[in-house]
Amino acid sequence: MSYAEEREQNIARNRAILADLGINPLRPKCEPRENLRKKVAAKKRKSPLPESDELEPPKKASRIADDSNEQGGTRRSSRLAGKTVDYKQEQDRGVPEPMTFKRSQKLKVGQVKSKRTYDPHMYGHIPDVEVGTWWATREDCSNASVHGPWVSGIAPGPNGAYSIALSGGYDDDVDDGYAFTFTGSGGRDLKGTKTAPKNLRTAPQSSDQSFEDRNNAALQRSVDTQKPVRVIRGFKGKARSKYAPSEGYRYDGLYLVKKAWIEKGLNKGSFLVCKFAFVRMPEQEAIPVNDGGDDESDE
DNA sequence: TCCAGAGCTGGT
DNA sequence: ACCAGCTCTGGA
Repeated sequence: MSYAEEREQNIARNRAILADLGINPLRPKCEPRENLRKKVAAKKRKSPLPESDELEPPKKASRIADDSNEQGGTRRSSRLAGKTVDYKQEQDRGVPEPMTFKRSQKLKVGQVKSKRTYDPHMYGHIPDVEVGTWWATREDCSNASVHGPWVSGIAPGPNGAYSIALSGGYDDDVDDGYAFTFTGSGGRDLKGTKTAPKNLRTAPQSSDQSFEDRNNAALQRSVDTQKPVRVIRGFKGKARSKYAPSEGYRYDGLYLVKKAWIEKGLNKGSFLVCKFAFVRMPEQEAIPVNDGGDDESDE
């Protein structure tokens, strides 16, 4: 069977799984309401120029309150300007944990205080971070406490994963916005060979994934505990998902992991992968759609 | 476009 | 101390 055929098959199967879980009232609430895409200053990630203190977030992205004085109820994004939301009523946001630093306590020269206000090791929303908040890099997102790891897609916790990052790294994952499938971690050789050692952060699949992997195990626990998982979508997903932001990373709110299973992955060698089905929790902002308009119209 | 090498988090 | 991780940047 060709790669394309196999991919179609996997996607169809994943879609069926999502549809199976789709017997929920969430869908209408999470349907995209409008096409919000605006032209973005292209390719401006992490400019080396210290000048650009206002590194421009695309469209209606609401920036995290880097300057405190944000009062808890008022939407800041232009799209939602003026609206007020009773956050207390929205979701169990967990207990806000003021940062207590361990290793990240090591401050750089010239750095006055830690970059995080809250500990990312909590379930639910991070206080004061609105759904839809956008960051240029994973580092920024990490500093906002929404998803701690800079590289890893999964932030594991004792009662399930705290957060995950959707970066479109797997060809057969399906993203319907209100629900999606997600592939676990592991099964990659990041070191290269003895003779040709590498120092990679990602690499092609070269062995089976399993639930032994602590990240995958955490997501499996999420199925049992039904703890909310924070989800961020990254620009790399735009090749296959219209819900991915055109640039940077965006907080898309809380999801539940409804199912965990293992299947033959869509990779060279047909190594096994861990798969997870996510469904969005109700009462949240609609996820904006990326019409894929300008930049590199792949596909 | 590819490749190498790096910083950082978070767990063991 | 060591290692894994859906990153990022710079240079060929």
